[in-house]
Amino acid sequence: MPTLADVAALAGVSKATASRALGRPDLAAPETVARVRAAAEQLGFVPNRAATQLARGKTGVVAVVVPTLDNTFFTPIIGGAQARAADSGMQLTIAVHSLEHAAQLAAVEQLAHQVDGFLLTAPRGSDEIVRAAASFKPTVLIDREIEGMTSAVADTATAFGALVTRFAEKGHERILYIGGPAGSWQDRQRQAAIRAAAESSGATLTMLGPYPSTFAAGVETAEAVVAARATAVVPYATSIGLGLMFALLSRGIRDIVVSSERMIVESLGLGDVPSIDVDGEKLGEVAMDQLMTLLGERREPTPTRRRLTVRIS
Amino acid sequence: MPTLADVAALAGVSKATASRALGRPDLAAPETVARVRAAAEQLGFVPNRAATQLARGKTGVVAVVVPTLDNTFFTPIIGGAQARAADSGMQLTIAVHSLEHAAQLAAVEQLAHQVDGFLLTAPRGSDEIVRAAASFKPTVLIDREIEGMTSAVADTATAFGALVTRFAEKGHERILYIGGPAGSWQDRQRQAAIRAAAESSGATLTMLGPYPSTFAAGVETAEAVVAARATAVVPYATSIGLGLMFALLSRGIRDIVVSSERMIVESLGLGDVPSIDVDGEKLGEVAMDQLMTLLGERREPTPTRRRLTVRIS
DNA sequence: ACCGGTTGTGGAACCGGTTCCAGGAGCCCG
DNA sequence: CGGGCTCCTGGAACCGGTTCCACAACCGGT
Repeated sequence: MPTLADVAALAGVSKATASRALGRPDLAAPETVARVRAAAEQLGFVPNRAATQLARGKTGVVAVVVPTLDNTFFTPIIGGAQARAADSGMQLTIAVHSLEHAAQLAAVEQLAHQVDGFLLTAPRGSDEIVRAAASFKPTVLIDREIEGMTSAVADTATAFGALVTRFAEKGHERILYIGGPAGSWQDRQRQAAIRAAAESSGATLTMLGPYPSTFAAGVETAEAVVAARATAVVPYATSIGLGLMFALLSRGIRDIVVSSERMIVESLGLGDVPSIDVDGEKLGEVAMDQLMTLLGERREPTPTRRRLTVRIS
Repeated sequence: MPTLADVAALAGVSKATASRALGRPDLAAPETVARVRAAAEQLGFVPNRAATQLARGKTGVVAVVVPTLDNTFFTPIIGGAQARAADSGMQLTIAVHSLEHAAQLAAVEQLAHQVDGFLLTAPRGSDEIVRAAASFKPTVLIDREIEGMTSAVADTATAFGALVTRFAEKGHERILYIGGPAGSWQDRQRQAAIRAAAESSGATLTMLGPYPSTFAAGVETAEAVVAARATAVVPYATSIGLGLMFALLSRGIRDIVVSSERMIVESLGLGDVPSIDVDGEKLGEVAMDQLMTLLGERREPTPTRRRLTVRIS
């Protein structure tokens, strides 16, 4: 493995100059920069990460904290964040923690020593816990908003409200919402938006829940959905919706419409079923961009909130 | 942030001794170890990762390479690997690369400089590409076997064969297999096992495919499945099976049995539908254990192959 | 011809651990 | 009682970059 010293020797300059030529080309003579770059190229020089980190006092790593990897809501976020991180020469590590209980804070604190910042998804735990988790390092909160914290959210609440309105416009009079996990921040937002939409469109609204975001939970809800005599259902999560659709079909019930995500509706050829389209990758990218900004700033930065609009169709 | 020097000072020993007391307690006097540990505890000392890495010439990071994060087959593997990595104080980074084309090798090579080893999933690309990707650092191949490489696989081929046998025993005479992505190693194994099972049980076998492992692809297959007049279907992936089951139910078809994974079958209450149960987390754990062994060994280690049996029910 | 200012460079310290090596203390043995 | 061991320990070198600081060369302006 060639080192910076090797490059410097080949280029006929000092280590200091070589370092500057590669890292801050504006501080070196153009001709020198060219020579050093050529030398680095020729030797196949790749800077030693650990050395750079040690000298700079930064780790070059950011951690994304997710409650689980089984939920397809989070994985695209990770993918987007990963892509952006790679673009900036950063590494992304994954930590699986629900942050529901204070005990799990310890794990995050432990990790805090090894990273420059956090992308935090915390769908459930209390604001206090999330604040505590964010207190160690610069942190961007994903898919949740807390006063005073930088965050990136997909504005599903508005989209869910629109779904209800759409259903009402199509003549549905009894609409049912299947709530997500207990304590979910997004669930609270959606409930509020859905209530408002139902009220202003005059539809009768039934609320079910809480349910975990799983296929099995969706299957479970079928009975209650039928009992409620609703004609349109808005489920909290795709997995719940799928389970429900499945259970309904198994019973031969075909006159209850369940909203879903666009991809599902499309592949099933259910052209006119209302659907939402959350761009999880974009969410991850945006959050990573925000984190980069935080990491680049000198003093206490002002928290920024990004809201991605969610298309419905 | 307290450093080792602080700990050493508080304990009244030298940096060297402090380092040994914490890292190789057998090399220091028990009484000294206790004192240093107490000092470290008191100061809340956490070793600087970059410094350790630099001194030792290791990164303490392993990368898990997966083709996508959208497939629920891979995410539990990542989870399992992550857990084991954390136990050993290692970090896990995720790289998303299909390794199908030689160009993507460059990305892996780039990453190779920043990690100690790889966990490689490469469901598709050629053996040559995979070998090349593994040539940079110690590597454990996951869910695929290649001559001369250390690997951990879930023995789904045998399980798929057993599914076919099971179907045949139940009286199904026309069984259909929906093949996975073109070039998939696992698909080849499964096809072979399924063919053998069908032959020995006298069932007629129809092979479809290739198809990508998506819900949409499953929906697509419905027509062909019906046309084949099969009564039992074994789909390559859970997502394909779900899509198919959905499409069949939508058409009111209920007399075609589709095997699936246990969790699906259970939550749908389809008690007697044959199912498999792949423990992805275990797979990730086993692979990480193998990698740790590789990393610990001096000379060229002998490749080991682990095969996890897959339960069917 | 002389001076203040910019520009580019090299030497050396530094980041925070790990490890080699030499040496002192204490032990058993003949 | 002295030689040879083992057991611990501290000093110092080292990993491979980054950056502070001093200094030399060169610029245009008086």
